[in-house]
Amino acid sequence: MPELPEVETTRRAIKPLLEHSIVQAVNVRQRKLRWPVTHGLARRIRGEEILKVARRAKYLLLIFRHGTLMIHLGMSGRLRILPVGVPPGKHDHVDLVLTNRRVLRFHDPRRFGSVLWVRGDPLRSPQLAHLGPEPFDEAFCGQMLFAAARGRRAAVKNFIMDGRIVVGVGNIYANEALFRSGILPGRSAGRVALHRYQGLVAAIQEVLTEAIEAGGTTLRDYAQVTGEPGYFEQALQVYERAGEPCVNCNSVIRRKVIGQRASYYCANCQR
DNA sequence: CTTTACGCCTGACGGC
DNA sequence: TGCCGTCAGGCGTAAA
Repeated sequence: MPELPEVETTRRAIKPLLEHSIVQAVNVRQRKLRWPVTHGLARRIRGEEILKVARRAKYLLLIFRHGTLMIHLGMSGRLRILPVGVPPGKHDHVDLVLTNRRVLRFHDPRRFGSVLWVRGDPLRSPQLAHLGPEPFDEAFCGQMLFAAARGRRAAVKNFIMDGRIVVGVGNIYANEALFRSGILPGRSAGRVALHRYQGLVAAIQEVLTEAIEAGGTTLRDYAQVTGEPGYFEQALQVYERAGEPCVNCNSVIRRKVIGQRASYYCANCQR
């Protein structure tokens, strides 16, 4: 499941092969993604150089002179770099053929992802304009989270997964960071003390850093650009570990649905 | 304004 | 063996 570490791992892998290469052709086999693949995409980017491969939140940004291709991996998206001529398989929806004889192939069984062309500044697109800070931005700190949480009754777990508060924290890493910082996921955001938000920020940054270093977490669909899985799954302390013992205190890890999402926690270590 | 529910989509899995 | 219901979940939208 691609969250920020998986998207960042993908960005780092494709960057050296994509930056400064020229798009030779675009093949769209399935237009129906999260948003329809831009009609006339080939016309817009054929012959154009990919100037930069960036990331904002969970969107990969292939920046061209006149606009940006915003790729989102959704729930089951994968990107691979292949030599020209490898026949497409099931769910291989979009290819960008590059003049360096490489193909960037977008594969996404569940089609929650997107390949979206935006003209001009992507940060002003509806997808990115209203997002909160990156988790590694200095603007993201305990003070800021605490201030944003004033008057909020929603669960702290939903609060940190809200992209307007901070981006890139999906279900897996929200559970892990709350465990590491000893906060119950169902606690109201407005009822978490400042010093505990400072600990939570540190825990989010730690868990994301470690996951990026491990190449992400492979649970169901995700794989790195090389096809290799991510190795962070072994480091998960609570996610999908209901019924197993807590790594700290041996209490049984519990599972509870909070805000329609599975949440995992230790009722002894987290308060 | 905040909060909640829902839909998009396929594959895996359990029950019968 | 096969069919069917349920679940997984990012995230935008609509409704409360």
